Amino acid sequence: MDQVARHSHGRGHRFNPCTAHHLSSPCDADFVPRRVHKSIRTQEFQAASSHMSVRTRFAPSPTGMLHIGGVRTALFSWLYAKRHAGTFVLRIEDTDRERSTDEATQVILDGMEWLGLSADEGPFYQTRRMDRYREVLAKFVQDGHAYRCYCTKEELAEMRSRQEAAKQKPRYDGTCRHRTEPRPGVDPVIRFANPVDGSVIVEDVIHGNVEFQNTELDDLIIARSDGTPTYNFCVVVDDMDMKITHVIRGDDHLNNTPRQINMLKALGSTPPVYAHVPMILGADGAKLSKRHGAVSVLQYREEGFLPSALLNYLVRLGWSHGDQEVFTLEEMQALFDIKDVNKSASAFNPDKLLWLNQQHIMRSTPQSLAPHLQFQFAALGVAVEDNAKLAAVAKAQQERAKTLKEMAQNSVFFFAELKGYDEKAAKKNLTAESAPVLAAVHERLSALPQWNAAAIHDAVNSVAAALNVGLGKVAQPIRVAVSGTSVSPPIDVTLEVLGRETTLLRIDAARKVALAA
RNA sequence: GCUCCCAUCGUCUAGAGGCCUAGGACACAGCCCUCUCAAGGCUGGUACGAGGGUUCGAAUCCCUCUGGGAGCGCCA
Repeated sequence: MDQVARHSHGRGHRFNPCTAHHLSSPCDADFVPRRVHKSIRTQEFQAASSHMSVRTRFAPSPTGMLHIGGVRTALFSWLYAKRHAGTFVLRIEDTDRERSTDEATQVILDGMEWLGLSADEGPFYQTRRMDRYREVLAKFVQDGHAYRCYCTKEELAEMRSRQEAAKQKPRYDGTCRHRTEPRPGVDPVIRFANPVDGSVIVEDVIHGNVEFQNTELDDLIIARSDGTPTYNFCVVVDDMDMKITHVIRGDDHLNNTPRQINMLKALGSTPPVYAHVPMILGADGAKLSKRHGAVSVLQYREEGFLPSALLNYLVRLGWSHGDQEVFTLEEMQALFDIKDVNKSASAFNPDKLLWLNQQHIMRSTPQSLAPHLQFQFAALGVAVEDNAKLAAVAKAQQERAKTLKEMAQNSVFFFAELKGYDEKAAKKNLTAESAPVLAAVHERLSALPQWNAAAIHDAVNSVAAALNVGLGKVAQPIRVAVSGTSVSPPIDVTLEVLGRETTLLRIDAARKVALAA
């Protein structure tokens, strides 16, 4: 903590240093790995984290679209911070200026907002912290933890192919480690002088202790020849400066961790607790690609998913709580624990996401569904302002739609003129014999003193009884008449929401069509 | 190639040596309910990757193999 603090005063690029939370978190015991038998150092890192408040971070790079893989690690970090009354930090890792785009950054910001994963601090941008990185870089070189390397890209490439030919792991051989003179005409990079012997143990909450031999690690480049710092270095400086206590990220980073720990140690900082979560695979078990779910998270909003449903789906990937499948955000916050997360990768299952979305839609209040539905109608080119009617439609449809988009598509008839009838439905239900039924229904409904589902229900039933036909012979023609299709919510509810005027108009129009059939 | 990680139904998971002739969920099939579509209820099939150990006893512990993944970049 002292060392961390040392790097944190008096400079302009500081973060609101988490104002001395010295409260010890009672829940830190949760970070004891489940497979304790593997961990001999449990006591140590427990102690290391027990006297600081939890600070987690989500650190995406805006080089591609934020997709569900990223969202899940963000969710885990957010959930963990919430559970421990900690702080969730958002940091945009945009040091790769070539590939970073404003568009991707915007998707991250909008996506996080849509999902409700709000950051307690940030967003911070690495590109605005360059002075700080240069400062640490200079100190590193000065202290002998890093050195300038004058090897050219060509030489490096050659070294690499030599090593590959010899079936060795490609790595930098340390040529410039002891170079004392600059090499004219070459802009040097800066490399971290990794320890040459011993090993590093990554104490991972999910994986247990993972040991890496330092001989496997080479001297990585921490600053490019143009002086800009690279990812692994920035992460280290940022996590230290931002006092991150728990790093939760994809397990594709597990191999980077030992180097980061070495740098942290060189900086005199205590490494955070690590949790490397398994990755999400595509539905076919292959790497997640655009074909599966690797689309912008905002795509899910377009397709009519509720944020809570997407989050629910994601939290259940690699984590469970008994037999429970449906979780509210509050339940997730109360129950989720990073130490319970599985070690193995899981495949993305669109069907289950759909099912969960329906479950969440069913359990939502119609009022809360209204704005989402409005959004979907807008996408369909149907402008709807009537909030009460929107809620009424949502209520009528909420258990028969897997997505809000689907709900809107199936509900256009409530708000817009019919654009004709579904051919099959009309052929079957708008027939010569249904014309008199429709006429009778029209008559009954016009005479109804009260326009509500119960009264409509009785009226429809009485027509069926009077004509001595099954309810289906009455309800289906009405359904086609008012919705244009053979599918809708229960007919009484449908008519109530539609309103008497529209209902009668459409029934009469359909009766004429039936007559002509 | 080297290093590291992972391994229960098609998929997500439960399972920390006996409670497991392996439980739940999605999907699928059938039935029930029913004015359509749903929702809901009931029923059904399918899994411990292989081989060795340890043990009275292993899905659970150990080893090997196999399979999958990640990293090895002046990308993040």
